[in-house]
Amino acid sequence: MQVSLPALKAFESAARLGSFKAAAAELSISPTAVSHHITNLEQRLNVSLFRRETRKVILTAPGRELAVATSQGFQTINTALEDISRNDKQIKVATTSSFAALALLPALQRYYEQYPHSKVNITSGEEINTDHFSLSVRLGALAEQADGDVLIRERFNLYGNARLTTQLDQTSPITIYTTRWKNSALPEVPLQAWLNHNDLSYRQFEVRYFDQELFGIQQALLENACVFCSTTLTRDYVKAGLLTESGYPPIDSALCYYIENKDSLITRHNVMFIEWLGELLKQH
Amino acid sequence: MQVSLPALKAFESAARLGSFKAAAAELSISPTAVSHHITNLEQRLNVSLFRRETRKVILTAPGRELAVATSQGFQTINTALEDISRNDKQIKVATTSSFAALALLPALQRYYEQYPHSKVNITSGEEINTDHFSLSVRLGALAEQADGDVLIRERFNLYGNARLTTQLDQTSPITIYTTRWKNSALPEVPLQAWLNHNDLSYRQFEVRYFDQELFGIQQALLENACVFCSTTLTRDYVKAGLLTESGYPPIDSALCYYIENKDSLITRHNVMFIEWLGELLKQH
DNA sequence: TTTACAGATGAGTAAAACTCATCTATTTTG
DNA sequence: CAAAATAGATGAGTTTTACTCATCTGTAAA
Repeated sequence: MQVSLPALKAFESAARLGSFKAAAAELSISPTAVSHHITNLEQRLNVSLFRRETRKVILTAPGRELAVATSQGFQTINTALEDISRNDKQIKVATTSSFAALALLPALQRYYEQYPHSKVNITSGEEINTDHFSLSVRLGALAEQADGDVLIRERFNLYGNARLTTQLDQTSPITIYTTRWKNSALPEVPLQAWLNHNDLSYRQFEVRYFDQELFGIQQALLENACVFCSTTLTRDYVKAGLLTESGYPPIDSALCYYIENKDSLITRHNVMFIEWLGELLKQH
Repeated sequence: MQVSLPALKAFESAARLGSFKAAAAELSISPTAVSHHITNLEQRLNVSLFRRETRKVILTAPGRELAVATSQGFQTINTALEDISRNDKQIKVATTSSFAALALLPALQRYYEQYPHSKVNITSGEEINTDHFSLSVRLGALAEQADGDVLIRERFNLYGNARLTTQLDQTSPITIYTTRWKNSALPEVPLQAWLNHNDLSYRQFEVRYFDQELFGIQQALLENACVFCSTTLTRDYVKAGLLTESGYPPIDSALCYYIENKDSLITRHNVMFIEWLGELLKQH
């Protein structure tokens, strides 16, 4: 069926509006072009699609049939195009509560300063994202991720307020908050390794667990207690003087933040955002 | 959303076939053209639609979304185009049993001689036709039809075999078959007027009724009786010597054959057929 | 290693889509 | 009732788009 699609579009518009002139206006072309298109269609299909009356055109029976189909067909396509376009205009990020609250949201102000016309929509929560257009920033096993997807390898250290962290060698037990993931497939927080590395012992501490890093960090702030957690998440608090990093060096973990579905989402805005995020996390 | 429709078509094909090369073959264009189209689409939409891997392309998430929509949309349009095309290739005529059996079907052989590549499909019956593409040849009130739709005004006369029609003035009653329409809105067969006009009286005849002219004509043939009916329907039988027209002149009726939905069905084949039908019926 | 293959890229060409000027047949208006 | 206005048709000429060809790249199979 060799009919030209622009001709079908012209027909669809003319059929819907009941006028070649109106269709021409809608399509930003001349009424002559519409007339040519429809004549062309009629010749190729070998049917008259409109009955011409003075100052108006009326669909014939085959015309009506085709009008219904083109109208529906182009509508379907157009809806998808608009959906893609709409989703492209705003950046959607799905991530964990901890990363959102402690890394992403506090930095977002700077992103808007750099790209004032962007709209970023951040969703946190563990539920798997079904939206085709969301970037998923997730915490996972470093070994399982493709190199290109990894944003940053996670390092851990002990944090507290100034007074507490200088008293680590005290005899009285100190409370340490840390994280035990709900998802057991995830590599553990390297508290044991960190203690071993620094010749420390569990016995000096009372270790308490949350299933999200955010909670431990907040609890430590509230109680002036310690928290063993990611350097990424504490950076802003350390800068603000609310937390102090222990005198011991941080330890590498088997964890990383990565972008789950990177290559399915290459829009210009997403690429920009991913780049910015990479830069943000590298600033150590 | 200013994307080119040929580009969308190329995308649809490539998405469905999973290959630019295959899409190119399907569309009878070069693979280069497909590549250009898709690059163009991706730039305008600002999303990557395919992930390129060696020797194959894989849809991204937005690509999949668009593919579903384009596939469905073009399918809808294409189905309608094919339907129109298919219906255009054959001429469909819906008419009464009488007209089909006595006028149309016997003459069809000559139509095929004139237009050997035509396919004519004739449906008879009283049920109203729902097919958008059928020509309806119907018997109706002359006064109610637009001039352009009328094929022929119906005239009536008495028919029988040679012996019977010469004996009309006999004293013994003669049987006359004629028609009383099921549809009471239709003007009556002008038997009374014909009798009056020729100074004849009902008393000379035994009048019997069928609801279709065809039945009366066939009964007259079988019984060597008379039938008062349309000149259009008897023409072939008269020519063949099976029926003889009475010595009295035919009478005009308020009936006509007309084409019900003429201007909704202007395909080239239909136009040809309508013209031929007009000529056929004019030959008196 | 060579060959083959799918697609990318850029420049030039062929083919549409489109516009303009002109014309027709109404319909509206002064 | 004539003049103007309107929607569309038509044909010639122009612009834009779609397309091809030649060339190139990266990868997989021979």
